[in-house]
Amino acid sequence: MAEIYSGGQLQNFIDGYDVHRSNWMRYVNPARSLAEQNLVACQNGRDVYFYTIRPVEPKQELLVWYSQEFAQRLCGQQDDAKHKHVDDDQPEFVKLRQQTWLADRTKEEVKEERDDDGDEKIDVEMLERDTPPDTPDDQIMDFSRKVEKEEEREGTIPSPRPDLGEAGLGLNHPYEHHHPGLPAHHRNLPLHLHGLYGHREGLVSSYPLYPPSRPLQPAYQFLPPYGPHYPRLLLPSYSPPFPGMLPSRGSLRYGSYLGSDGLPYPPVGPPSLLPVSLPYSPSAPGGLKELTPNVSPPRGAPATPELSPPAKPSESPEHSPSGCEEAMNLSLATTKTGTAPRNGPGHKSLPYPLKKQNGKIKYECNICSKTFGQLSNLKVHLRVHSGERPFQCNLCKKSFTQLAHLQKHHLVHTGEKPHECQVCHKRFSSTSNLKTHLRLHSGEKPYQCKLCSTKFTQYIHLKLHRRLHSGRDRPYRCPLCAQAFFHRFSLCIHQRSCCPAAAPVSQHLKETVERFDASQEADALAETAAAAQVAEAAEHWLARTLEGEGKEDQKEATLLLKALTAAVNAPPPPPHHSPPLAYQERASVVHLHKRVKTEGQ
DNA sequence: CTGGGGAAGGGGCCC
DNA sequence: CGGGCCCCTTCCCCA
Repeated sequence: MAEIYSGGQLQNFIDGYDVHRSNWMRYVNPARSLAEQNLVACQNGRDVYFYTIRPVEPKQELLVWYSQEFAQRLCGQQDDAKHKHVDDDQPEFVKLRQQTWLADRTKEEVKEERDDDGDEKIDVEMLERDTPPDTPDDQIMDFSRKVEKEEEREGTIPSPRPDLGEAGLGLNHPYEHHHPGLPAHHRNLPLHLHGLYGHREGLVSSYPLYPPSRPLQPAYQFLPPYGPHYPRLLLPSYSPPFPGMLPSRGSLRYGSYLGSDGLPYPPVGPPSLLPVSLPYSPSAPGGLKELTPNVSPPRGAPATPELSPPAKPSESPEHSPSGCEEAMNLSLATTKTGTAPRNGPGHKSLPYPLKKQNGKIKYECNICSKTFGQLSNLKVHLRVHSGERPFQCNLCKKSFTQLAHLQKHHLVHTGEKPHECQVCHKRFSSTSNLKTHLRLHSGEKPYQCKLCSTKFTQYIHLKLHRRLHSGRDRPYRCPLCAQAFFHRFSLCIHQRSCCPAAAPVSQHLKETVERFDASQEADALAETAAAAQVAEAAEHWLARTLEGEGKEDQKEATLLLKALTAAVNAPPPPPHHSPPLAYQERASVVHLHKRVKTEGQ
């Protein structure tokens, strides 16, 4: 059970006891070591989320531990008083205690701490969960002891940031307590958390979004340092790095990704804490504002600024001289420690690997390997991976990756439609939509169904139409490639000539057979038609459909006829999982009805 | 259910 | 580097 506190008051709790009213998250056990951990728990608004930090294989148990932010706030609770001047600014404050830690402490201690909670704090407390039978409570208890023993063996409590030591962790910086380095009070951490954060990789692995074999060096490199002007009130209390992958409430539609406060993800502070006005930059007369970057953190990057703070002047000399540099090249900082793999699989020394294609330098995205001719294009592209959306609409708080998108979006609010159709004088907000509209006047229908030749003005309409040709009504399925056909002889042709599972085939020929299968000529044939009749029907169909087509199509037609000839001498293969005859007839009737309707139009 | 039209968002290229 | 523009895609609604 997770209890969620706000202002020292229990707001609500998430109870996973009842299997009928809880979801899969109730079965997730705590990780006993960093090595086996594959989930991180975090809080978004007043909900608790898990996200993966490494690929989870089938049958692999989901094992969770808490995000560093949680733990940091957790261990920082005893310093809450000292940090009060900072915490007062926080719209939300999260602390999390775990049962394994509580086991070593008295309930009175816990109660005192809870009483010490300041206003506007939310506690998430894991209590007495209904641990599945395969993970008895005593095993959880062993967890902390085990880590303790491991650390005793190591002799020291490892520092997560040996390069930092405890320098720069004073209290005079407004963001100090957000530093990812373990604060001075880190020794108050539960021992198993020492294990977690003592692991050098732990600094990254609390938030890595890619397997270690593919180190991320993404958008943080572009992030400017946080400055005193940083709009703290816009900081999310926590932003999971996969905005689009947030568990939804109810449906998976866009609207369900709204935060608990009803605002689009990423969550921002309570509306009352937002600046009354978010003035758009003067350069954007439309009233557009660019957020200070990293309001939504890059994927794989710390989710909140407190986890990727600026380096401070007081930091040790070997550290980056500026916060900018630290933010800009985390991979370098990692390498410096000497504990991270320097040249692990997928490691690339350059932030932007350069490639030469046709004599031109290309910048390659180290996440998806897409290349770009201009570095700036790559930088914009990287927002796709990082989730960074620096341009926020001040009216609806929706944010965008590009200013142009925000500008276009702003027309939604103003109602402005700058693009006019010269034919009917209807107006549109975007050129794209006008262009689509113009097809109505020109009669252009660029999207054609390959099976029935129906044309559409919009791609989505073709896509929807294709469902009509889906295999659900096709009783004859190829056992090798699972392609389905309306007609038995079409399956014969397919198996003899163009089954991709049997041999590499021409895509065009494959489609030609599909089209023939869906043709009125094929429909007119009896399923038991002789091969010669099938060949004749195909010839008729080819003559009709390929009229005026190029040589390539004629070539394919010849191939199809050859395939038909080959099918003449081959015993027709039995349909895979052939349905009962009644079903076949019904499907055929339905199919024919549809086709007659379509082709009659 | 299907086709059709519009609204809006997102990615990328070019200047 | 930023802005403009284009293309593509998806969603929504209606007939």
